[in-house]
Amino acid sequence: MTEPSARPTRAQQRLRTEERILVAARQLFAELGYERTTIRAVASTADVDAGLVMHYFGSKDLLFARAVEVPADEVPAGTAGEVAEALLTSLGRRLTGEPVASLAVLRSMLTNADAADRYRAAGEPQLNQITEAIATPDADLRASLLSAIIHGVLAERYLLRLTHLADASPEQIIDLLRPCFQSLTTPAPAATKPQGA
Amino acid sequence: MTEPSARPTRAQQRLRTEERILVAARQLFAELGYERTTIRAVASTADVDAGLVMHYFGSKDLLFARAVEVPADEVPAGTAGEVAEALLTSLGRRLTGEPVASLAVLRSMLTNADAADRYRAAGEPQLNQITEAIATPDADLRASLLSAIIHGVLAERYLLRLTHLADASPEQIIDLLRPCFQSLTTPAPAATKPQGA
DNA sequence: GACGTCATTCTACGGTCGTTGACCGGCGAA
DNA sequence: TTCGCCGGTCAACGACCGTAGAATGACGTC
Repeated sequence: MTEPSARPTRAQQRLRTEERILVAARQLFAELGYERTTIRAVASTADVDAGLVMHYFGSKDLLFARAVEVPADEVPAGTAGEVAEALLTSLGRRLTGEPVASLAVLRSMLTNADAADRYRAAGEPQLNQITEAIATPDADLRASLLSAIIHGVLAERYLLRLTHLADASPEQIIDLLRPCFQSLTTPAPAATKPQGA
Repeated sequence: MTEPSARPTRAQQRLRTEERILVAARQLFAELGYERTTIRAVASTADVDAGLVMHYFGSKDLLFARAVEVPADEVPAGTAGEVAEALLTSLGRRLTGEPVASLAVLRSMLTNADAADRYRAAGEPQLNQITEAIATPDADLRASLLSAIIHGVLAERYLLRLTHLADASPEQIIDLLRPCFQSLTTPAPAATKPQGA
């Protein structure tokens, strides 16, 4: 019957400290990217010694790996139109409050191979599901374009903070993007004359 | 009448060396980003001493500034539809062979404040022109979304090299993107019921 | 032919980083 | 009470970085 608010056990204390370090790491990786984030700065933010970070996580790479673990957003399968709407809903959620761990990956993926791999790995299952929903030869490309659009918007809103994108409401953005997503998930439509290949 | 192929004068030699350094710097900045590119590596790639790079360019920041100077792509004004097509043409050109200097900025903008500013500055005049062409209250946001899409695609194609995007032909990509650009540049259309606000 | 200029190299300094290993002190089991 | 485990700190090492400044040697000018 250990009281929850009493002095924590040693194991609890360790977990608590680990979590503090992870929170600090996530924040700094998201703000500065992998390279410019130093273990010393993470330790200082978490109010511990740098050696302790090493002791618990082994290396900067492993710390990054632990810090950016995040459950992938499920995109349920369905018709093309349903997939488009599901993607928009998912995007709306991410535009409301993108998890800082994802931002850390997004910020670091252009300069850190590990972050790039994570980015790929995180997007792959969703890409496959989108690809299945759009049953055309160029489905892969369409899915990749959707991914590029989503991440381009997130990067400019949260990382670059381009004012028009950072200030806009999620609804406004997804409303403007809806026709894009619909055209990209709709196999055969026609804007102008398509060419066979 | 100095023969072009004869031994170069001292001034010519200097310019030639500077250019070699700039080429090496552009390549490394584009490949590794600002942080991971070292002056020593640039010097080594250009077959000179690191001190010479400092002597000519003053600092790593100034070297970066000189290396990524690139003339902005003009986007002529016109009707919304014309702007959309002009943007697609511009994108097609960049999908055929994006200049390495732009890639250096793109790669570094998430981790380097200077690169981020350059990115903003390079996009601003085009954003303004697009905004003018789309005369709606949300024109800023539409222009920003177009920018986000373009750069998202370029980043995934050239920097992350996501296979489907890296292998696709420019024509294929811009054909798929055309409806997107048209819907974003067309003020009032309707995909689903819009809501007043 | 002498001399100053300048492209270029060499050496080194100060700082920071990731990482290591010794060390300390309190908690919990025996 | 004793003692070992373990959360946590401290000091230091080796590598690498940006940068500075002296040294060198060839070129162009007088």
